[in-house]
Amino acid sequence: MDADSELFKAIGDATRRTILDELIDRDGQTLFEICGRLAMKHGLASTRQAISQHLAVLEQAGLVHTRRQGRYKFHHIDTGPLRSIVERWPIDREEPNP
Amino acid sequence: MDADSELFKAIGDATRRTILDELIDRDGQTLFEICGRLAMKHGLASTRQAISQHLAVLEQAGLVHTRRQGRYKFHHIDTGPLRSIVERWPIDREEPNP
DNA sequence: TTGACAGGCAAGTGGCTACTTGCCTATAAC
DNA sequence: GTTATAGGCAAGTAGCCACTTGCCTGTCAA
Repeated sequence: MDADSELFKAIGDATRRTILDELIDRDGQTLFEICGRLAMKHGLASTRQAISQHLAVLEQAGLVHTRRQGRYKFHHIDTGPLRSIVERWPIDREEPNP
Repeated sequence: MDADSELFKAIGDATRRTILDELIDRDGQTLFEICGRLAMKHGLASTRQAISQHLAVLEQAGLVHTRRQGRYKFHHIDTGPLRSIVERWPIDREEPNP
């Protein structure tokens, strides 16, 4: 599977997008932290395994990097891969007040 | 279905992404033109109906606008909706040669 | 009017994927 | 060592979605 497909598949799911939002808000969370915050702030009652699989997809796409430390695994967001989107289809600059 | 889901679903399919590429290359094509060019340049042997449905999804997401003229329907790309992606998850600027 | 051309509508099908369930490994506290 | 915590692996299931098939509508040229 090519990198493009991985990327677009990753951001194609609403739960994964919310996970990215969470990591933007607070980078370097563990799986359990993410589960808790998704449930609290977003009303998402997903199981731990579901979130874990989502994180694996995000990592596969390069949007999330992980760092192990003891029994904890911290997740860090990397928005770099998103650059390929705007490079592929350049965004028409709006001219607000010319 | 909210606008976000429409957008990400639209760009989540490889054929639809190729259609956007085609419209970047040559804007304002008809359905038959797009079918032909997808087959020629990209080796995609999709039926007309399949492409038509893809265009409907792209239009629903606001990525494509259509303009009728007689029995022709021209398709125009609009990359504006993509802006919401980089606004939602700001892209870390790489510092090439500081 | 008749035929060809451009496009639309709708039902059916197969494959992919998100989610669950159950069990397992590893680290740390007691 | 024992227990709790953080996370992983793998099989099964259900729902969604891309694609096909068949037929229909509207436009233009002869």
